[in-house]
Amino acid sequence: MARWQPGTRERLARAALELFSAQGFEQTTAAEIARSVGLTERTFFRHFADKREVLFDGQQSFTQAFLDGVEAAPPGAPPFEVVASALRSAGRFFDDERRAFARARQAVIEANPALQERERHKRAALAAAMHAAMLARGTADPAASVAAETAATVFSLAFQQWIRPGEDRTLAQIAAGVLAEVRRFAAAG
Amino acid sequence: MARWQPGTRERLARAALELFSAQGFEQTTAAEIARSVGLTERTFFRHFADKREVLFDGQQSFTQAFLDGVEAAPPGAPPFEVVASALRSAGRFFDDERRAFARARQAVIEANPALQERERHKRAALAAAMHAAMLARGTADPAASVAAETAATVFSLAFQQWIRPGEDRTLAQIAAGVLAEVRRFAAAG
DNA sequence: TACAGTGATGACTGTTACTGACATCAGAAC
DNA sequence: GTTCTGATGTCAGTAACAGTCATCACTGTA
Repeated sequence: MARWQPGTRERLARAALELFSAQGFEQTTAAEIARSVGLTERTFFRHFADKREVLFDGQQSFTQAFLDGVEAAPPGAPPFEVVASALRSAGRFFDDERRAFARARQAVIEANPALQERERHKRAALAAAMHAAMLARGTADPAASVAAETAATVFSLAFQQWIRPGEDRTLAQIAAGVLAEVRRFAAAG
Repeated sequence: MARWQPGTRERLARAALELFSAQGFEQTTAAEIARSVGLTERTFFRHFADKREVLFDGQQSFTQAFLDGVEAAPPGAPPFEVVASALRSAGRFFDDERRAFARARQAVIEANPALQERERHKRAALAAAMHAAMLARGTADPAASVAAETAATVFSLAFQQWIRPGEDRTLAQIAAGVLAEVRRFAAAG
């Protein structure tokens, strides 16, 4: 028999979400999460840089969805279209199976300011990745920044709506609507 | 003679910036900051919710500058114009006297991810305040969110540029340029 | 002028997030 | 079969915070 059970990170992350949901983020210690899956606190911190990070695993695969969407846009497409393509790709990543999980996770995050802070940081990391991708594709810098930040903003607003109770449109549909709203905003006045 | 010196918060904040600049954020303990102005660690944490917060004091007066700008916009003005007005008002708040201080502060923040996280959180708080102001002024919700987030984004990008070495345009000038870029972004494609 | 509040602070104690160093030991590689 | 590797356990330590109670210059009131 194997010395250690596989999938340590995943087991820790799952246990953490359960405990946070049941008794709150601050009321749950890292040692408690680790014990609940038969590990020690030290091992927890070997897998996650800090206690908050356990809720934000798998960030890079989701960022990758945006970058794939950027790459899928035809060369020479205007930044607005590139952002739209990135958002469609992200919309495909967050399919309907993820929605229930996302809701549970978001409930925990919304109950704790420190977790909201970490979420903004992840949003900023997404914007930075998009920025680099826009630059790499030849878009110059004031425009590249605006495009990247707009992508992150539209995603953020659309995601909030996507997990709202009763909402059943896809993330891609909602994001397209928000992006259209950006266009209206800039056109008027 | 008074029992305590006045301006405790300000003395702590000033000492903190100096120590962080000289030896780094993580290398400076809260107890050290407090001792350097003749106080105890416990008193430090009575004035600031956490160690990072000492660098983000006076946030609400700066948010107020945005809200003043919103109020200054004529009733019925389109959201884009309201945002432009808010950015002009913020530009007046960050006058040239503040630039050197802002640069020193930003150097500390950019050297530490935890401080960057807090800064994003402040940006989000600004967006939330702008959002509430837009709603109060009668702008409905998808548009209000987009306007608020755009204001925060444009300010953020403009501020970064404003403190760049060698930059000597005013913040208002830079922000106006970034806002024009947003319009170009949304118009093309 | 006496005297009871008030409020900022100090002193003390405790919890927990995190870190460094070293030991352990099943399985893979040779 | 020996050596190596890598994930883990153990132990000790630092520093960020929080709760609680005492202190004491100042303020208002009688």
